Amino acid sequence: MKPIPLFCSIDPVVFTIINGKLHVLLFKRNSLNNNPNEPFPDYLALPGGAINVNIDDSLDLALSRILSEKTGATVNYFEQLESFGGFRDTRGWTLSISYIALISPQKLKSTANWIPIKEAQDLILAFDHNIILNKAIQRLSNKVNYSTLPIHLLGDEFTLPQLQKVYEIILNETLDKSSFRKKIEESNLIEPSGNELKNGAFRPSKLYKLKKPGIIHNFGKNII
Amino acid sequence: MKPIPLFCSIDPVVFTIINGKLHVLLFKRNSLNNNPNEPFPDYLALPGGAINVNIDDSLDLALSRILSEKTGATVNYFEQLESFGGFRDTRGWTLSISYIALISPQKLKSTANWIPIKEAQDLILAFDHNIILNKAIQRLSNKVNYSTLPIHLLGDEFTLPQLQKVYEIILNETLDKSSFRKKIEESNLIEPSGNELKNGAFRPSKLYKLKKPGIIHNFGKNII
DNA sequence: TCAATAGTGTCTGTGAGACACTATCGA
DNA sequence: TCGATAGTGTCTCACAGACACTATTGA
Repeated sequence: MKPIPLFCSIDPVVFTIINGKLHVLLFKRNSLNNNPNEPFPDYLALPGGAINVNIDDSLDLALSRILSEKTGATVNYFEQLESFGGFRDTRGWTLSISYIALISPQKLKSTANWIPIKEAQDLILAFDHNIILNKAIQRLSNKVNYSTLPIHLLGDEFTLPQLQKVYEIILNETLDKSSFRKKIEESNLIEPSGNELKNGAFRPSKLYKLKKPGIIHNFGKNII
Repeated sequence: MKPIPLFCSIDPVVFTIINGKLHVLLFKRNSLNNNPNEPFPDYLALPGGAINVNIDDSLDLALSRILSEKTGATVNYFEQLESFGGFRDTRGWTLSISYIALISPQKLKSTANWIPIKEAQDLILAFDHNIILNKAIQRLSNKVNYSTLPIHLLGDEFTLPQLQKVYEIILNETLDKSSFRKKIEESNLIEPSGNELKNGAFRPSKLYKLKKPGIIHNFGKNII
């Protein structure tokens, strides 16, 4: 049997934190005006794109290109989530390779396309993007519980209280300051940047930075 | 830009335990005799196959079909590993969706295509299958450390000493009997089958079975 | 000085790991 | 009875979590 070629897209789920809440990047699809066959017109969808075999040497590079075209920025961290195949829309059998990606709020030019997680989960998204979104949220929550992943939701410099807050937002649980700092310390992934952040009429907090970009550490034990 | 269709294969890395050693399933590719353009003739390769959009409704179903065609058996457990894209062989830009799969030795009709891990890692496999194999081994080792995954390398009924042995083989570390049993107990995944296994002139060991098929439990903590 | 948050020290209960013990089989 | 492995009980040390304490700022 001769193999049949397939249409394949890359569909990233991009997370950030805005106003103390986890948000996901979603773009509105075209209206029916231009093309009467447009699938899921006006629906919100993940910021995906088709692989271009002429310029994309690998899946990771395809992801970087697509995200930079859609957002004008580079994400702090990404990893492959899962691939989905089947009759996912009206155009036949297609393949989607999904990613999760984290970006710091500072890199965002506009907050227009960012939707709070809770809202996004209640929307009906294009294609099977609800399934992908839910798997992405699940992966994120899981991984936050045993790794330093949330560092990549912050900027180049960050304080430990900020980092703890991000963990608390995603895990939906308050953490003990002392234990939390011990855990982060043992990861040996960050170092003081030498700067401080003054936030008000109280002791300023030390700013830290990653020793190496793009890496994460897995704790030997879950946080909660 | 019009999307370009791609050729896509499913490439499972199937593990089993034979004679106390982890093995992986590899098939020899065709010789040049039949087709002078055959890529990687006579090389060993993962037991992959092309997706057939006419009969495969999803990637998981495609995997099941391909594995059953190659082995005549159904695996005990599988999960998606990672997708790879690029100019992976002479035939142009192709996509591979890899899986890891576990099967119990009892299900094997022949041991012909099973290669010990250590040997397989030293071979030069077809395409980029060395990369896929190494990622699969890494995922397996990682996951064994914090989950009940190894249960699926055993048959329907198994003893705790057998299970501990499998952990020790993959982790390459001896484990304390008492602690190990506490861990498995707390997973609440298995129950006595009511039978016993007599192995010699000593106390027989109780046989256990999974309460539900195909499931795994994640411990909150790494074993080693 | 106070209020507020940052950051550190201390104490205690839990529980994992080390290891000793009992159980059960065939010979 | 003995030798071998299966399975259970116990004890202890480490360490995570609770929480109290000190540090530093602006007003």
